[in-house]
Amino acid sequence: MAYWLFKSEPDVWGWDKQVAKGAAGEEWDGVRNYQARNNMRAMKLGDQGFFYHSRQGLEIVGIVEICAEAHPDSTTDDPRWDCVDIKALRPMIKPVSLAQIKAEPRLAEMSLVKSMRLSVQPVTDEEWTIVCAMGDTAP
DNA sequence: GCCAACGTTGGC
DNA sequence: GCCAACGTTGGC
Repeated sequence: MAYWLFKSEPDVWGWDKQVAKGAAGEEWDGVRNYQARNNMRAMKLGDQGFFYHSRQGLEIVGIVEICAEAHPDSTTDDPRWDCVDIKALRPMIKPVSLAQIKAEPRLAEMSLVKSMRLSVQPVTDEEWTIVCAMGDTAP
C-alpha cells in the first residue's frame, strides 16, 4: 500500500467537511497541476493519505483512504485532468504541525518540506510511521 | 496582506 | 524550443 498527502485550505474544503461526507467520500477535484495529477493516477483503492490544512492551520489533521481510483474530474471538460475520491478514515489524535515536521530531521526529505507547493504528494512508509507516531495515531 | 517560489502560457 | 510575463500557491 502506498501513502499520500492531500493539501486543502480549510475554509475551502476542510477536514470537517470531509468527515461529514462519511463513507461515500468525495472527489478530490480541482487539481490543475500535472505532478499532482500523476500522483493521483498512481493511487490504488485502499491507499491512505494525510489530510493537511494549508494557509490556515498548517497541520496534518486526519487520515483518508482512496475510495475511487483516478477518473475524469467532473469540474472540467478538459480531458487532461483526473481525480480520485477520498473518504475520511480517522482524525489525528494530535494534529501534526508543519513546524513539528520541519523540526524533525528524519522528515527533512518530505515533500511537504521540499516541494512546498505541490498539492498532492507521495509519502514514504517511513515518513508515514513517523508522522503517525508524532500524532499519537495508529498508522 | 505580502511576497518568494514555482508552474504555465504564449510570442518569437 | 526558449524564456519573459503572468498567475497561483502557501508560509509568514
